[in-house]
Amino acid sequence: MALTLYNTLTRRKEPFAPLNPPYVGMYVCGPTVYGDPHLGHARAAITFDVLYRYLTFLGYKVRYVRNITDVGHLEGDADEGEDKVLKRARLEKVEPIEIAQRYTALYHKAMDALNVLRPSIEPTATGHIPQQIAMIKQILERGYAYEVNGSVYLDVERYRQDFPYGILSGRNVEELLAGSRELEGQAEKRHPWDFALWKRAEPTHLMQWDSPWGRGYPGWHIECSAMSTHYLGVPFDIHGGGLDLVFPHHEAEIAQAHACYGEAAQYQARFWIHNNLVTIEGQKMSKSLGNFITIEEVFSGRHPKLSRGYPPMALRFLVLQAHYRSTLDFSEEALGAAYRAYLRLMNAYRRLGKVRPHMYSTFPVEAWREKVFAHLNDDLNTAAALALFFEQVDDILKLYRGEAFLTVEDLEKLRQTWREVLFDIMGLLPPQQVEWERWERLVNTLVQLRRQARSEKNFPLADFLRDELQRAGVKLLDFPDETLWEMQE
RNA sequence: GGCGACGUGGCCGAGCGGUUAGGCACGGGUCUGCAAAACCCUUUACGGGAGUUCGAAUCUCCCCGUCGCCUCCA
Repeated sequence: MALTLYNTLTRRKEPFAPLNPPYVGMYVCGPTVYGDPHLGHARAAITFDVLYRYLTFLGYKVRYVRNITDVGHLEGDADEGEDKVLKRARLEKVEPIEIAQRYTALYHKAMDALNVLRPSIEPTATGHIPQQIAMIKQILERGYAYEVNGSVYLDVERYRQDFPYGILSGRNVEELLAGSRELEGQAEKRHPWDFALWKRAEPTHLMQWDSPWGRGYPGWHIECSAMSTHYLGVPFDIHGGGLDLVFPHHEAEIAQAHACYGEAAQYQARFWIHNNLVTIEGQKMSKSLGNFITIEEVFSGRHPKLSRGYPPMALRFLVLQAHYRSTLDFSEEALGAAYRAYLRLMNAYRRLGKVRPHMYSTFPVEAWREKVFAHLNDDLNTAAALALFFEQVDDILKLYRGEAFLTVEDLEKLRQTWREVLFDIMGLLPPQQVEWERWERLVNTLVQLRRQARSEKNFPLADFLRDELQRAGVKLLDFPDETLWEMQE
């Protein structure tokens, strides 16, 4: 059974096949680095991290490009207003690049903690101005754009004569026109829905470059078209991003690619994949609503909605427990539940490592493994795949206690599946236990001591040891013949 | 207004025509020095209405409600 993915372009699940096997080109819209990374960044990054990991696991040679936007997107409506990076720089009285560097570093730090792999290439918009200018020149030469006072706009009306516009987001220009507002500062544009490829810069503008049209800076969609096609060619296999980027950003990218490369661009990418958003109490998380939560706040617990901090894997697990195309409603209750569920799985994995093989198997490992991968292949349904692992937890205790059995081969296959799916593909990490081996020996000693105390009916001592272990995050499981233990926090 | 998504048991969340999803939390029992764990049991949902079907949470239609996009946003 092959991997199928939901393609926003066709609104269907389609079997995935690379254009040039075994190579896969994947481009994902990364963050605009002007603020702290938040839950939305985490979800998007984790979603495409899993896709990247899975494609790699399947044997594809993946070139994964995820950009850093450090210039271009404007604050507020239409074409006026201020670049967000610039605004932040002005407010903090530092160079724009300092803002970009600082928040890029914070983004990397958060992603590393969440065990999100770095992309193969992480290009910045400011580092690819020549590529953007070249693309704009090509679009002008082909007649799909016009220049006004040092700014260049994509001529959507002209473009529509040769290509459909609005396929990805399922809308047509007439509707857009009906819904669009007449805004200040649009006098330069021939039509309200035209969008800027290049903007003339005032002398005081902090970031500006030379161009054939004078000093200026790039429009807010061209960077992704330029960088993705520069590194991956046109068309490439997969373009990803958050659902909120479908329109206008990705629609504009498709238009730019067609305008530059013609029919050959074929919608720029074969698969357009979008992760759904994170909501807070049913509402979209956004700065304007004042309800956004940063990744660091989840880790530290320093947020009004949180009573304590949670480790990175709690957040990663929460994301994995929902399908990426569903909205994910965030709450401390959900996060805490995810964390406990994650620990339960990790304890079972640790115990699985100590199971001894038997002459025969009482459990169909291969069939189970196939079900797991069937879920992953079904548009990356990590939630359903994880459910199958939970169904294993009780069985693993039985295996460990000699109430169920597996042959050497089946046992290895089971362990392999846990490793591959949980760690390699889903990108989970075992709990951050300090020096696990020594810790384990120490705990075992205390557990033995308690067993002895109990056998001598020295219950005060036995309970003291149990309580102290509990406080250290060690939960005891008493069986008549032995005492097992597992980590809680 | 246009486009789109969704409404599942206390909470989170799979589900794509027919066997218990799963997680978290809760109750009862067995067990236990007391607990926890384990085991057993209880709980058994699908916004409302109509329709298709032998059979629908799953398909169709209508209604109600929530949310997203149409402006920067993952």
